Amino acid sequence: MSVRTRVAPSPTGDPHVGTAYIALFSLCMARKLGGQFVLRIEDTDRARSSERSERAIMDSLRWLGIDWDEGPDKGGPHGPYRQSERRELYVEHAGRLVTEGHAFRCFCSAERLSQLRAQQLEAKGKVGYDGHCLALAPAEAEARAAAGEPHVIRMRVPEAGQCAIDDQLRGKVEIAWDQVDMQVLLKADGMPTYHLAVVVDDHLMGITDVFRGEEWITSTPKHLLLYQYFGWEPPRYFHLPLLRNPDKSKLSKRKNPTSITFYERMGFMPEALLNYLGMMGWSMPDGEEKFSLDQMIEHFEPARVSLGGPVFDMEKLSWLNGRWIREELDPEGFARRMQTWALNASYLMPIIPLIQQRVERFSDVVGLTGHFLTGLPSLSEASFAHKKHSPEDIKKTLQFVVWRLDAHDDWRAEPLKQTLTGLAEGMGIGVRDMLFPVFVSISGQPVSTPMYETLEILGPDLSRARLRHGLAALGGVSKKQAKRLEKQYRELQT
RNA sequence: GCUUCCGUCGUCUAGCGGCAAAGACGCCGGGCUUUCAAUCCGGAGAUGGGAGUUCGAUUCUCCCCGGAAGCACCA
Repeated sequence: MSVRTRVAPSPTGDPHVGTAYIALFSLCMARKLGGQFVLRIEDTDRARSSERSERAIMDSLRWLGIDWDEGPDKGGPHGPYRQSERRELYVEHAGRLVTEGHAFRCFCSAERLSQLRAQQLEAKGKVGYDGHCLALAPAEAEARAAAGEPHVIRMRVPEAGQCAIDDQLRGKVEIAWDQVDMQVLLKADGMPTYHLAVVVDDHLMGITDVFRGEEWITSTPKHLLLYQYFGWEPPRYFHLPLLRNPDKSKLSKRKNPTSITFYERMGFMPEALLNYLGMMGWSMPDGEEKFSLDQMIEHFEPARVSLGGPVFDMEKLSWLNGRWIREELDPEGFARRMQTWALNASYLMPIIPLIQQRVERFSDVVGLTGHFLTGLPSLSEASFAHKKHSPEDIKKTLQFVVWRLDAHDDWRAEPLKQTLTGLAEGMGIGVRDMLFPVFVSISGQPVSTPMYETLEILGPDLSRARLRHGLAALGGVSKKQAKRLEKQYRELQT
């Protein structure tokens, strides 16, 4: 049977570099062995999934040059490729497990469950479902379900013994069954959880090789067990190391730009970003660091994957990008790339209304719009000098803005305005004063284009990166300071 | 807390029982250049610790330590 791989992002935010990372390795595996690569959208979390995000993910992957053989946009023989459209499949399969005795209906309330969890945490024991509804007679459970009582379906799990996972990169990994929870498979809203959906879809879509982050390794027993219950052959698993922040924690937007669109906006070439992701945990046999997707495919071997979690280093990415720009672009190509990057109508149009009123000559434009075309403005402590406020106050304000915006998802002007004016109100200061360090951090100057619209155009990651950069220019916030400020911040929340 | 994974210069990697542990980013010094880059030359910098297997361990085994991840009706 030919090799089939897939990437299965969930459309719950900005397109993540981790998604591209997994996609890259999956794609290389499939292409190397002449198989297919599938894109599947895991949108079973109705509250968090959005169409906008799904589009952004597909656009970003394509921008990077990652193309799929089957997917929601191009169809294929195993569709639909969007989990929300496969609902009946999951219901049907979950039902089958119930009738065969591999799963059971659970009527426990959310309150009981969270209480249980709290108790278990306090007792410092194992945390997990206690099997309360296991005692229910099947007939009674069916009757209650038929009567419309809300419930979930959970899988049964062996009480003793070990589950052996044959990880293709790590070898045999053993996990005791008593460490595995009686996972919910079908939620009360009738949607599957990841664990059910991933198994059903991977099997039905003929996926033979699964690349995913190592965060999944401890839940693999659940998946293997489901394959066994269904009588299916499981795929080969390759658990890749996690991309890391400089402090070694899992790459996160709080600490690092994670959105592919950020790197696009910063002016990285897609080839260079993809190249860089390829050298995270993988290397060419000859040690060459600059390589194209085709070259990576040609030489790809899972055995060359290294397992230490690689720290995402933007400086090295920048160096690599420089090489791509210098070595692969002739002057015409360079000009074209500049155009597709930002010097085009679709990027410029939303900016025009923000500057037209403020311009007397076209030559004024550069000074007014520089911050739409730059990465991080050059800042010093002096940039934040203010006639009324002390540097300490400025720093505090900026930190509060950063925290508030970290928790803010809808990056359109109006919601941003609401959030920030709300913050100013809570802090008891004027919006103008609150925005001062924001203007400086974002544009490098105390005055520039209207802030909320500017933030929207810049996007969340670049905005956050600049605000953090501003904070750093102010001398940074020490642990001690952060603790004190955090307390004040929490007090104004209420 | 429990479980699992991981552990080579600050960072990304090479090594796959046997050459003074190699390359790259970054850093430092120098050459070239009107300047800045690019480029060239040079330098500092690592096998987490301890046992064991072996003639010989970065490499194999065990223990410790450290880091990370998972423990949801999120994926």
